[in-house]
Amino acid sequence: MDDAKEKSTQQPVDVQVPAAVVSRLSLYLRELQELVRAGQETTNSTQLGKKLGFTDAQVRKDLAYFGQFGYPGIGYRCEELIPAIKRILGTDRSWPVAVVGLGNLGRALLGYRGFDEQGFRVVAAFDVDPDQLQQDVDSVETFHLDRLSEVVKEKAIRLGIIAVPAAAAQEVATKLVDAGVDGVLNFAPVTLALPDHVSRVGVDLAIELEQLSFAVVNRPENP
Amino acid sequence: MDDAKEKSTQQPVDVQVPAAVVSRLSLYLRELQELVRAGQETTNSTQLGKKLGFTDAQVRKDLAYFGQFGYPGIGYRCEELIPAIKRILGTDRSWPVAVVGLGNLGRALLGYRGFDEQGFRVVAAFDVDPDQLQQDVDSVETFHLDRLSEVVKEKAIRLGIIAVPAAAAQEVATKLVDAGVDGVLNFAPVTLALPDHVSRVGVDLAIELEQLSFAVVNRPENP
DNA sequence: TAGATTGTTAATCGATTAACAATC
DNA sequence: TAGATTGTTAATCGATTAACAATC
Repeated sequence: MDDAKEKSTQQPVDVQVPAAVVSRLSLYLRELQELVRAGQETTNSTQLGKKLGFTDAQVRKDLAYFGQFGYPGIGYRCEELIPAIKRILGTDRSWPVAVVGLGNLGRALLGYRGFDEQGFRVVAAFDVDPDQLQQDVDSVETFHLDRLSEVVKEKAIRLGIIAVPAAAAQEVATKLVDAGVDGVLNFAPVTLALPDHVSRVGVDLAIELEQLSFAVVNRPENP
Repeated sequence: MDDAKEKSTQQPVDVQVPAAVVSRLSLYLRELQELVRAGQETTNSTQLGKKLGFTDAQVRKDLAYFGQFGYPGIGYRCEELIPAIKRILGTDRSWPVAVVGLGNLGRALLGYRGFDEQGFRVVAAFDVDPDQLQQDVDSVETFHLDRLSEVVKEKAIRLGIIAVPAAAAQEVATKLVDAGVDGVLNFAPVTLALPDHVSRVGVDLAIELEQLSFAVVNRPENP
């Protein structure tokens, strides 16, 4: 407001940012990365909004929470906005991540290429079944759950992914938190009770399908 | 309003229900199912809200979109509310579902127990790689993508899950829609361009971790 | 009956959209 | 310069919360 030339505000934000804004930020990042792959150098709020189904005003407002990234008359330079959003999301670094649970889903996550591309490195996987711990999976080292705390500390892991059956999820979550993890991504279909200082994101695969089924059943015309 | 004794309003809703309400509905359902497993017969808006981090008023308001399910002075009877919510979500039936993509994630989805438990049956899986089509996977029949339309019709599939690489996702989505599918659950990290009448839910695993990383980095005290 | 808890209305809060001066 | 598009303020819209009469 004083120094209009100052671009981007770096690091954590003081005003409380709505979760909806943060999730759109990730979508903007994804689109920008695709635009770069398509060879586009600049974009603007109208184009970005159209691709994602948002208004241009919303795109500009969302970005304005974090600083000034655009150029009036031009739009946004992809190669500038991408690192800016990464910095905001905290993915301008590479986060070491632990996966707990070596069932089908856990194994799929160990092999998921998208994580590395976006700043996450699965560096350890845990299970309680010795049969699952015979060798590395997708070149990720595997450990017995008993060694969680030790390995989390050694590898400076701050994020944990829970891919165990529902019945085990709370116990695993508690162990992750006791081990010092700051955030958990939970794929088990249960609500975790955890201290407030731990960040949580939940993905319930069946719930995603339920949302789809509701949308299909409640479509304008067509019960 | 006239007939106060009339419980539940059955079938599709006339007023446009916010997406946030629908996703909370799924959470209520999940909690209710857990309460039943724990032997609890009734619950109330305060208990439900506390477990999920919502106010009691919100729980009541959400349910009130769809009818009257509770008993003043008592609360909600789990065994009554569960089927009521299922009817609203459209999961009072079993939906045949197709999974496209037999990579790690697709295979994990074929084996996912949670789907059946919530009213979804994966009845066909597709890929373009003949090596992946040698035999059934988790007792789900596999087909070449070329046979998508044929199989979708034959098995009356209305929901499709996209678990292919980003580069193939749009093409697969279009094929699903052409085959007559009404909704798609997309795990590929791309925004799909599809006709408006097709319902969409997107899950981007890297984005989920980004949301977590943002939360961790922007926690009150601790940059 | 007294106590508990609903469904619903009104009040508050927050998020989205529209509009436009600033500016590249 | 004229045209395009930003950042931001004000107006609108929608969702959440508080409060309470109705009622089990």
